[in-house]
Amino acid sequence: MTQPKTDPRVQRTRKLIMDSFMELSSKKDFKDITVKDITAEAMINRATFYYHFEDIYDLLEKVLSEVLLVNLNCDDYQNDELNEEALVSIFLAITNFQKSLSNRCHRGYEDTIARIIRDQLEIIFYKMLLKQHKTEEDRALKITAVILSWGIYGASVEWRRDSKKISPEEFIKLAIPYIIPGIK
Amino acid sequence: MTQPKTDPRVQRTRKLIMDSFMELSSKKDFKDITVKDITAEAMINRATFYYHFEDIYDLLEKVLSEVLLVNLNCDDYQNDELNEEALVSIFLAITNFQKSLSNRCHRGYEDTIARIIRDQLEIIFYKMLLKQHKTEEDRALKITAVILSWGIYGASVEWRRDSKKISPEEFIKLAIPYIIPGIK
DNA sequence: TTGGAAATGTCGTTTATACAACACATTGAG
DNA sequence: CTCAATGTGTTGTATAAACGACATTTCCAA
Repeated sequence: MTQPKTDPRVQRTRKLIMDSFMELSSKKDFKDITVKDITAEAMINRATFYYHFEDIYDLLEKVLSEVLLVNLNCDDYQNDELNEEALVSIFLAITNFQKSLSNRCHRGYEDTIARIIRDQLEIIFYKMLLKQHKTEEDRALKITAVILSWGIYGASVEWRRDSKKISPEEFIKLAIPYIIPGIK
Repeated sequence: MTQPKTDPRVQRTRKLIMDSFMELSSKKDFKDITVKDITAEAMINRATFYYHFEDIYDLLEKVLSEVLLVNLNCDDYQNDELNEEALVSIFLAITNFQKSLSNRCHRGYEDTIARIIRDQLEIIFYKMLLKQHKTEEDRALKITAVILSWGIYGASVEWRRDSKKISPEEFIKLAIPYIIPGIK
């Protein structure tokens, strides 16, 4: 802990910007949203936007990361080990997240969104692996986290392709025995 | 116009405070709402509250005035003369306003609310009278505005006492011919 | 009744934000 | 093409808001 405690004005302004962005995203396409739109909705100065975010893509990235993280933290399996239950929870969080996104019209930024999701997954997997394998070589754990993040994300893409046929739980459970050793 | 253009930060902060207050009012009784609650909800410092409002009663007053004014401005009869249609609109605005308040649990402040409503009505009636009777004596118009504001407010109280029996439109229309001279 | 926790107001100092003005890129119409 | 309009990003200087400390008041349980 011992965080520097960010200024409440900063927290408030960031929240105003992010909320305004999500509000606008539900109304129009991402490509039609300007910085001016956002700052008008948030009732802040345009210059203030650039004080907090590099540009509108930086904002997109941070908003998506935060939304996804909230989804992931809803179930508190971050303290758990990397078992079947944890993987199922994560997979559900991803599919739910993408479902909520598709309602928000982010067409044309699937690749950006995918990268964000994979980055977040990688962080989470690495943390979990670190808890279970404290003594192992760090590099190996990082590579494993990369593989898992890409693999699980790919599974979510595959699941969406024929989402009518099977629930996400069943879908991911089919593969888990082959992914994680020692699970019956 | 030529207003000094209030600082956007002031507008934003005032809005945050008022919105937070209304949000809290819908959840708990007015007497249980503290300044700290409001500032926490609004994500502002407690000292900032006192920069904008004298105390929580001042806030209540301003919030109610604003909500009522919004109701009154929805129909743009403020340009009209003081005729039957205008009076009906105003009466409906009051009854709607009180209906929305009753959902918000302001028990124990009916007298404060009543005063605020009468004050706002007085302002509006005076403006309308001034438009129609530019040449008349100002003092007479002011007194008339006072009488109308108390009278119309009293009518809304009376209407609420047996609101099942008659619509507010019909209710107020019964008395209008006796109030405004020259209306058939 | 009392003591202490919580709420109310106030004040000086520090900091985030507003504003205005700028240069630059993009776009669309005549 | 040019010109106007619109969006992006960056600077300075002025000011609203945060902080934290303080004195006071309210209130409620021991």
